[in-house]
Amino acid sequence: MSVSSGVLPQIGPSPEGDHEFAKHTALLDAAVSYLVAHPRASLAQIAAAAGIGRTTLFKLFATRDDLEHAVAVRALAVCQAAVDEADSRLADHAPDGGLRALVTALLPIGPQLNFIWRTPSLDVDDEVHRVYLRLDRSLLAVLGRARDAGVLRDLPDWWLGQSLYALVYVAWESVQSGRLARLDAPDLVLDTMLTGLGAPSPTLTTTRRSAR
Amino acid sequence: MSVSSGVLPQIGPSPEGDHEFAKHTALLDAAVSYLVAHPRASLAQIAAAAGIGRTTLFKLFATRDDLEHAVAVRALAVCQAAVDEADSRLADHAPDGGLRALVTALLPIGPQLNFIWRTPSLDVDDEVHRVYLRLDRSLLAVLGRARDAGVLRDLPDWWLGQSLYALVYVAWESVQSGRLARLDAPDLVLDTMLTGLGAPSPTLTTTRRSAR
DNA sequence: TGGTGGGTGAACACTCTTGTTCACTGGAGA
DNA sequence: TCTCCAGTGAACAAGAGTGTTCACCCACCA
Repeated sequence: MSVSSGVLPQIGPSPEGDHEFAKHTALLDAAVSYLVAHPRASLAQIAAAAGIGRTTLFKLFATRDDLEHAVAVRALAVCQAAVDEADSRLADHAPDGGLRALVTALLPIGPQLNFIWRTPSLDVDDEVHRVYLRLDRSLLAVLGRARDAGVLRDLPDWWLGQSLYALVYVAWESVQSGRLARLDAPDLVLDTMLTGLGAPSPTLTTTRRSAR
Repeated sequence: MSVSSGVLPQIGPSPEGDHEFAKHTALLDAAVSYLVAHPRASLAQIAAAAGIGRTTLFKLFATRDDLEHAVAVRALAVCQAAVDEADSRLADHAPDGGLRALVTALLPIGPQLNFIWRTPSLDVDDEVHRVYLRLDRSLLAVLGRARDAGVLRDLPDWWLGQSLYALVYVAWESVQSGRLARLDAPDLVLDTMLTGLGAPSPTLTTTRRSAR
């Protein structure tokens, strides 16, 4: 049994190569695919899904936590690459501050987000936490630039980031469940993010109870 | 060791009483609190956290899956109660279509959503799925009414619902992490949902590439 | 006083997973 | 042909968690 990692964004075998696990990208991508579909999978099942022997898996990653750690670091690298890609294209044509490129780049990384959010061992993994913070900074830099460019409102960085993550994730889920066409997703997320879901009726925009 | 379930919304011991587990609400609420904080907890730890013996826990729930099932059903009942509560208050003063009441009611159920999303056994639990669908219908009914009242844009039900879930959840997380004041959360979510994060600048609202 | 029943810890058997060891294979290269 | 070595299955040990049984306790009540 072999898992098709075709759903995953292919960013090549980690061109940065700054990490010890850089060489096992195919294995890690297969693992993240399988683990998203089967969160309770044993190492034997993961090995089988990745098309290698269980012994080999143990030779590469001594413990299950090691494997999950490596999968998470790889997953975050995929996310980082998506953000960097959007970031680099930002200088060229920035009518929307690069937001569309960012959203489009982030949409295929649903599996990675799913794995990272659902895997308990990562909650207490310091390095994963550090790598996530780095990703977050990159993302917030792009969003901050969009905000400075007048595309986004003057709201806290972290809220812009969290909202983006959340909308991108549910959009990916909607695509997975077949309710949303993949090509419609970027527009929907961008639209929701920028103009919200409220009707543009002049009657009222928001009913603020406390001015605060 | 005993877990404080004070963070959880208290809706009383399930007034409907339509379920076999209705009597164990205190236990289930303690369990959901502890499981959110310790996703890999053993049944012995859960029993200790709930302040009962392991044997007693097994007498109430024959297997771990049974317990997780009951916790999920109870968690969904809490969500349902929150939605119903918002729904009932909707007729009274509906300038915002009851949206504020809905958001305010949903914000404290972060732990429940967290548990339901992160617990693998629920992925294949048919009854939990059914109960979730019922909750979803209630939520979409409220949202649909808000949309019909001209408060929300003419977008698919499911997208309105998913966006709401997502924003409510990240807002809860932000409150948990200390970045967002609990009392500010409803405003922020409502504001983000209704008017979005885009700047109200007249230059551009959205850069739609394809009309579609 | 004695019975009842829910709750309890202790102890047990069992299963599954993890992690290790080892001898074997089969291809790449000298 | 020989060597090397990554990959492999088989087998094993160890441990954790699960689920069961049972005798005990104690509050409650007749």
